[in-house]
Amino acid sequence: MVQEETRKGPWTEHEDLQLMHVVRYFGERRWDFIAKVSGLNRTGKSCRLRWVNYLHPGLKRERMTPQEEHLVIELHSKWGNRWSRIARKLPGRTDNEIKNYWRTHTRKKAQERKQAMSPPSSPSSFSFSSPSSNCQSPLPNIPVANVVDVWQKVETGKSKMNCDKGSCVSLTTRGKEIQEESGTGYSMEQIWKEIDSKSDQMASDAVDEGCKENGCSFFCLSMPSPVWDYRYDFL
DNA sequence: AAAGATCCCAACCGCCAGTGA
DNA sequence: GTCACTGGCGGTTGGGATCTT
Repeated sequence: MVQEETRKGPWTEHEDLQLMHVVRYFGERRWDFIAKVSGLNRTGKSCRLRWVNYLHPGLKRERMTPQEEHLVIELHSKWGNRWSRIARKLPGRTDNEIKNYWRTHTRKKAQERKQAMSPPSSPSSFSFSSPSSNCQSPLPNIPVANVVDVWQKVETGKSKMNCDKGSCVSLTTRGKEIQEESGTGYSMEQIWKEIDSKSDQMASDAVDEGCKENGCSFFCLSMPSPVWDYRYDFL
């Protein structure tokens, strides 16, 4: 099979819509699979990054508040460059965003320190610009044949989906981290219990919503509930 | 108004850990 | 045990936007 060269660089609006549509059906997992199904000719990594840093509906678009800035500084002094860890404490902010913020922040600080050697300078101030684009409702414009083809491979075990409990790894490791971070003793048993109840509910919601909107039984019947979504809920 | 400097952010890269075969 | 694959993370960079001179 002749493979087109993988696309790189800035995402187009069309690509965004396509990715949003696919992620909506398949959940935020198996990025390699999502990349194939979507027909975007991007890597799974690239898709994940785009989703996590830009398309995720929970993202905040406005500039950082002074409270958030303060929290970043505080957590960084505690944890260092553990950006993803810091980001989890700031709902709606991504590790990339915080990383970028910190770079600017430290650079400014360094400059100020430099200036402080000579004439006195004013306290640090920050400026931000926020991207103007926003999430829009996805269009079902992915070639069905594409999806069916990949999905058949999945079903026949060539590329098995890992949606069962045992393989929701990030969820379990996240649980451990929560324990570490908060010291609340949130046991894995508790976490799984909540996941179970939550995922049951989400499964029925997803089926209802998906079928209503698209009149499609293929996705609705084939897909397990996106339990990993819950990960964001208990952050 | 234009040119240069600086800022900011999206996206890529390389590495590593977890998982399944 | 080990090997290949996948996803997550932190570091880095290219380039557009904004500011300054």
